[in-house]
Amino acid sequence: MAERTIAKVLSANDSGETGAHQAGILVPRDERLLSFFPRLDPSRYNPRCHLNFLDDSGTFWEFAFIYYNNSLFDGTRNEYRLTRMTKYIRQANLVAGDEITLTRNDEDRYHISHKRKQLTNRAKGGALKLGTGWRIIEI
DNA sequence: AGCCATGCACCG
DNA sequence: CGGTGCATGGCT
Repeated sequence: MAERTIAKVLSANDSGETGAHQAGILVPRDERLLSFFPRLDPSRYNPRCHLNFLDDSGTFWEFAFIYYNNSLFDGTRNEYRLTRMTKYIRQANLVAGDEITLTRNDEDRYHISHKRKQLTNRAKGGALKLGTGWRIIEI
């Protein structure tokens, strides 16, 4: 299998600028994105797995990929999240608009890096329209 | 659907 | 006891 890369532009909540302490970014239920991550069993309640990401400086960061799926049981939640990223985001000094890039090797090794915000997506009124932020670099 | 927000458990 | 992450509610 070829190497795969996905990327997400961080929202204010993702970077922690909103004061949130949920420390997790949302992963849309898109097959291209979900297939990047390990498969989580939908028949389980809030299944998760932890992933070790290597950054450009050779440091390992353990993130958690969680499927909050209580809507399949007794609740209303149905979304995937990548959590436990606060330390990485801090050491990299990331803010909303910056982009993180996630890569997976043939050997299921994960790598993370980041780019500074690009100035191209400013909407009128000064508000920043970020959309979902996710994109797929390579399949 | 995606982002914002938060009470509480846990842990240093 | 303050910071962190979980789980989930709320708002747009």
